[in-house]
This record gives sequence, structure tokens and C-alpha cells, in this order.
Amino acid sequence: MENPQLIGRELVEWFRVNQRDLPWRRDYSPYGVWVSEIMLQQTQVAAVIPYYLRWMERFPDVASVAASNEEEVLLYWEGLGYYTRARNLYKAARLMVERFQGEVPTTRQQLLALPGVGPYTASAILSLAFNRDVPVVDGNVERVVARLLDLGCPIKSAEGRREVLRAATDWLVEGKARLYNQALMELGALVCTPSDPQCPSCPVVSHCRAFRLGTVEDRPVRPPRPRLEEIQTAVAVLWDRGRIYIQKRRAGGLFAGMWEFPGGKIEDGESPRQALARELWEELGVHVQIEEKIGRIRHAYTRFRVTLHAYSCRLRPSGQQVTARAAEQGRWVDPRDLGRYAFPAANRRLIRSLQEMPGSGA
DNA sequence: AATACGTGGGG
DNA sequence: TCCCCAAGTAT
Repeated sequence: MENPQLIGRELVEWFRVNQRDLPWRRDYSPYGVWVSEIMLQQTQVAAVIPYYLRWMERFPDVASVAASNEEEVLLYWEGLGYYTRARNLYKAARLMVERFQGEVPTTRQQLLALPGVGPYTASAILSLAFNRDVPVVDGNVERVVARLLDLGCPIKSAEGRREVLRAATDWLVEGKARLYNQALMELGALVCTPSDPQCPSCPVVSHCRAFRLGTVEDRPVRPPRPRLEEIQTAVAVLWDRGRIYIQKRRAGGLFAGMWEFPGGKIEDGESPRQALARELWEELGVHVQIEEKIGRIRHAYTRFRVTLHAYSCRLRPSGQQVTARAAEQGRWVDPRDLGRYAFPAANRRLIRSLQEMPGSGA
């Protein structure tokens, strides 16, 4: 490129006109930028918007997060996924209150020391909140650069990373990192999309090597995805005296700290009911009466595709002691209070179907 | 370096 | 239904 900043300037001009009106683009407060960037990790804008609005209403500043607790923070995050982000947000908020008077810190080193803040998010905060001249590299930037330069190497290889960072740095318009970085990402989100890219409306198509060569759909070069492991599980909506038993998952691993219905994996050769009886004996130390099947829910997690077989169960005899052997704690709750606990999405779907069932008591 | 970590939307 | 994937981080 004769003038590397030419691309940057064209992107910035395009962004000024074509940017979406998003809630975190109102004032670029460091707190708002931080929260939105954490929510946007591996998550699409459309999914984030309602969560961001609800979050900012309940937690208007760092101090309000720090004064809350992990349980409530998880509840506000329920349904967004990657729940470590929420637990880290809470930890980082406490850290900011302790060390930075409740302000978002302003140096890369300080930012990287916050749990949940890595290279991308640190750069995003520095540029969007403080307009510091640093480039960002996210999935959008990778894709846009890989196409503009027609990068044939794997995008995650050392060479791929180096080339993307070099281009993003070269094109950066000094003093306009806030606009420039968002322009690159916005272009990736709206025009230079993974599938069906809108090349005719691209402001920099004249610079695009992949467009010229007809390789747009082949860029960037990514490794194939591993297939999801298929599993069957059985879960119990266990009733006693008008209450339902739920348990809180232990720290570490999938859905740490979230609540769920008891149950577990159906092993080879087991029927769902057999598996459920076994799991409840192992997890709760009780025998229960398994009644009717109340739901069959399919759901994909990070590496599993789960079919959840749900059964209404009754503690028999009523009132006997249940011990949470596999969970951090167990609790009998009024079904009307189920909205006060953070559940994984598949469990929440089951709860919703429960509440639509007439005479279910829920 | 490779793997774990969620979810909902679109084709 | 199935497959793809989206503003990454931690270990």
C-alpha cells in the first residue's frame, strides 16, 4: 500500500455513516466499554444488547458490581453463556475497588491483570474508552485483513497472527483508534461477513486482494471444527410438600456455581428411568418415585449435544432427608422462586415448559 | 499448544 | 434437523 492510512481513513469515514446505534456507543465510559467488551467475547451483538441494558440498570458502576455477589451476577448473566466471564467480572470489580478507587485502570499492564481481560479486551478498552493508539485483533479483524491481503496461511498460525497485527497497526489512523478499530470490526460484522459477504457495498473493495482473486469465501483459512459429542441425560423435577429440589454446582468446570435439577448421564444399556433412579441414589442418597415424563429437550453446549429427558418425581416417604453428595448445596424451593436462581439454558427451558403445564403446581 | 468454556440465530 | 459460527480468556 502506498499510503497505509488511506484504508484506515476510508474505513473511518464509512463507520461514521454506517455504524449501528448501540447502547455502549453512547458515551464510551470506561465502565460501559469494559462490561460490553466482556459480554461481546464470542457473542453476537444482538444477543448482548438486552443483557447489557439490564446489567447497566442494575449495576450502573464498578462499585455496584463489587457490592453485589457472584450469585446475583450469574443471575444477570443467565443465558449469555461462558459464565466464567460473569464470575471474573465480579472478581475484577472488587479488584478495581480495592486498587483503583472503583475506576477502570488505564494501562495495559493493569488491565491485563484483571481476570477476564486478555490481549483483545485490554486493547479494546485502551482504544474505545481512552482513544489510545492501539490496534485490536478480534475475529472480525482477522477476517477482514485475511481477505484484504488474501492471506493463505492458517489465520491462527504464528505467521497469520503476525500479518494481521501488522496490517491492523499499519492502517491505524493516528488519534482515531476509537473510530478506526470499531470500523474494522463493524465492517466484519455487517459487510465482510463469514458467509455471503456484501462485497459490492464494501468501502475498501478496491483494495481487496481476495475479491480480485475470487478467494473471498476461502479466507480466512480456519481449522475444521471438532464434532460435538452426543450424550443423553435424565433429570428429575423432584417434588415434596409443594417444593422442588435444586442443587448448586461446585466451583470449577462447566456451569460452576449455577443451579440445576439433579440427574445425570444415561449410560449404555440403561433406560432413562433406570439412569435417573441410579443418579438420584448416588447424588442424593434417596429412592424416589419416578412419575411421568414431562419433557425432552435438545441442547448444544460447548462440546456436547445433549438430549435431556425430564421426569416428574416424588420423594417417598415424604420429608426424608436428602443429602447433596455431588453438589455444593441442595435446596427445596417454591416453584415460584425458580426465577431467583441462575440455571443453564437447558434447565431454564425445562422450567419454562413446566410453568406452561396446567396443574403442574409450577 | 491444545483444550475447555455456552448460546441462539441464520442458512 | 444440521451445520456454521460470534467483539476471547484461562490454563
